[in-house]
Amino acid sequence: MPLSGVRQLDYTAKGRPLPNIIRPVRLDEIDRAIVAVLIQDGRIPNKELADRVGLAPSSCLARVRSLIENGVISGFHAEVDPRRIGQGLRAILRVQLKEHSRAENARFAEAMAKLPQVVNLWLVAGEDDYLIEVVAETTDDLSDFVLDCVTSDPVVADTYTTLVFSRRRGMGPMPLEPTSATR
Amino acid sequence: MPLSGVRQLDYTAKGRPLPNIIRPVRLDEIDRAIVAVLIQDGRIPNKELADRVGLAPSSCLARVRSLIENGVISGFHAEVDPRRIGQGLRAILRVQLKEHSRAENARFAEAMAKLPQVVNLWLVAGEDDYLIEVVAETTDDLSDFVLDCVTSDPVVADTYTTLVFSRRRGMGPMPLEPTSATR
DNA sequence: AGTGAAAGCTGTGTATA
DNA sequence: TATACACAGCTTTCACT
Repeated sequence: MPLSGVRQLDYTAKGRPLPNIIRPVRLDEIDRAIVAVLIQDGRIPNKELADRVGLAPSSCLARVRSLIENGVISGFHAEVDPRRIGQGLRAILRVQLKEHSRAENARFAEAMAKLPQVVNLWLVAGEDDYLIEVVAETTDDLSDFVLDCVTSDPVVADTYTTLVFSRRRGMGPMPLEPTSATR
Repeated sequence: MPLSGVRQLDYTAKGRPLPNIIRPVRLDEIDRAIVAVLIQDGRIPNKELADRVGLAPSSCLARVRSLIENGVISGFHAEVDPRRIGQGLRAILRVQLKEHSRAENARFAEAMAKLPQVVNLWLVAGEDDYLIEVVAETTDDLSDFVLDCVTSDPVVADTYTTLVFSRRRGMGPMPLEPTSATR
């Protein structure tokens, strides 16, 4: 039995049956408030979090743990400002592969995700196969990265580099209020 | 005087003078180890972090605080799995604006960053102006988001939506070893 | 800058409603 | 499930090196 308002669901808020791998959990108003706070400040002390959402510390802690166990919160991470560590350039690479087998995709994605310059990696629909967000110190370093780490991979057909002027975090993915259908 | 190995620098690791806004700080080996751990687990207890990097808890705490004060670590955030909150679709929008004044850019970026579906937002060079990473529950919701929240903005000239099949975090931005020139 | 010990506080588990 | 209470353990401070 769950320790909090988090509940496993078999159907989406819109009534569709779900693929059996990922099942959404039902979040009540307090769970959503907890998540919203932790997205912004992942290191807030449990006591203060409890005050903000109007719960006793022990109840709040039980909910946070439940959210983690249910996979709603998949982790906590420090955000590093790349400019402060001398990596003032950011870019998004579009990458097209020559071969689209599952094995080659997995190998390529794994190799990219291990590189210290790679911030995010998306496998996408459309004419490109991957989008890769990277940081670098200089344009020379960026060029070296693309040539040595990406283009040099035999599975890569083509790459296109887009320079990023600035980046912001959004609010999402923020849990939205469930639709009336589920209530 | 600094409490740790973190030092303000006036020049990059390659000897170039820096713009006066963002100055990299010098990180020693222990600082880099701390950052690497906190990128992966932002909620690790200070005692365990100290053990991992081979420092006493008090020294470790002083370094973490120094890294935060120097802006190397800009924040700690919970990562939410959108699939677990019923938002199983992810997409990247390319947005072109009609007008490129600083004021219109600021207004548009601010409005987008406040939306609960928006995960990341990049102002980029090239033919597109913005890339926006968003989550949604259904293709209808995604369509509604694009039409109601993006295209409806008078400054938006055109949008193009790319569906994301999967996404991974990379290791970066991980502080790299300084080049020999700075040692 | 780092260490170690002391003090205060937070996180955590149990009992209760 | 929420709360209250109690204990263990962590965070934090400070004097010293």
